[in-house]
Amino acid sequence: MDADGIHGQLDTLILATLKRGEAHGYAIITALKELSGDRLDLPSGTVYPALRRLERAGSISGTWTVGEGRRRRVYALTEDGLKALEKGLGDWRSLREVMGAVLGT
Amino acid sequence: MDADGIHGQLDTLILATLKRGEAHGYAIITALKELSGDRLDLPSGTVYPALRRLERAGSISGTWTVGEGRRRRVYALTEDGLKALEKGLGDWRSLREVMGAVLGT
DNA sequence: AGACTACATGTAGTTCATCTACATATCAAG
DNA sequence: CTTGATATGTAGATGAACTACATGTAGTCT
Repeated sequence: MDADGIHGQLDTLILATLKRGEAHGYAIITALKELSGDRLDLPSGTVYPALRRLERAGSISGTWTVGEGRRRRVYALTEDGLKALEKGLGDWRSLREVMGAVLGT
Repeated sequence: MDADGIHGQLDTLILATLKRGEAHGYAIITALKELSGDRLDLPSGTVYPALRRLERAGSISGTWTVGEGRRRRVYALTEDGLKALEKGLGDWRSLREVMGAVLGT
């Protein structure tokens, strides 16, 4: 599944991943792939811009580190990010309820 | 909730509504509002283009009628539309599973 | 009779989250 | 030395959504 299939939920998924612990971009992509049982396969061209958006919005904060000689930008949830995650979970719950009501599932 | 909140699911919702019985555009908008417990409130500028797309794709067929002196375009599911609905339901199921796996809900 | 709302159909231009295609850099494996 | 994995991205294109507005007809209220 690509991000188009989860349109609008990517931010929530990223925030939920960071709730588990701080991570750098590439690790977030890998975590989402693994947590979803290899169903999500998001390109970096989708995820890195989303990380930038979330950082600009104040939901996450990033710091540069070096791991095995490679630059890494490690991200962590902020207080605002926790709130954004709660809102995202609420939005997802609403979507599920609306879809359930109309589709009868 | 607007269609942005259900991005990508609008077609499936329309097809599911037409599975209940043929309907004209305005009635589809009303049905979605009622079935969702007033949570969906879709503008005609979103729904009418979606109906055109589905008709062009062969998923629904439309005919002009006159009801109470007003023109109505009444839509019905086609065989292709039933298949598209099944696929949409499968996509929705996948999304739910992926979100559940990552969010733990 | 006129204003307003509901019932009907739309279209145009804008927005922006996604895509694909690439780019650069460094380490590990063969 | 080459290739793949691990890292970071950006640019331009796409298309499903939005808002704003248009036209037309019937019903309701003053």
